Amino acid sequence: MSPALFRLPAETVDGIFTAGYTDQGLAELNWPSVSRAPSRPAQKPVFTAQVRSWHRLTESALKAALAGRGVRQLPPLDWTGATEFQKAVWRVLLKLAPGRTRSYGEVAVAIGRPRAVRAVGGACGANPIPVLVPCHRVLAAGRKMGGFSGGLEWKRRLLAREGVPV
DNA sequence: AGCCAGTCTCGGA
DNA sequence: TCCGAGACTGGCT
Repeated sequence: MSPALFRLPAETVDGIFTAGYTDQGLAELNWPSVSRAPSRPAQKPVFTAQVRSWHRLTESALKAALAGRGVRQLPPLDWTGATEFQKAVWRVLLKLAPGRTRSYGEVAVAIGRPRAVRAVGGACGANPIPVLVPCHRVLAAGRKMGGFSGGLEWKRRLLAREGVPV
């Protein structure tokens, strides 16, 4: 059994993201759904003080990131279940300041697997915490866009707000 | 075995 | 210069 996931909405100028927490920290961040599903909290779950405090960090970090600013503080991230390779990729991305980009190849070099370029793309696509783990700052060679699991419009928008010419 | 959010090379518009 | 095809890649399911 996977641990319980507590979901909380995070309202932003770009819509309502949904953050999911385990007892280890922030485990996932979901894009605002286009079809604003109202859907019913049959009974409102009770959140621990710890989850509420993590969620405050998530909300302010998200607000900053969406504005193209640096994130001051993140809640602990729960990467349970991810492979070492994926975590290595995501760790590299966390150190990338806003407005700075890397190519998939550069990320591959940074984790010591210079030829694992395609696998880096795969790891980015598997990123459960978009925006805060800035996979949008990874471009294809030649400063081309490459792909984005959240949709290329999001990638363009996020990069534009960080002042990256696209 | 097959699928990629890649990259490189080479050939033709 | 700008593509498309093909070869090659490494991690994941």
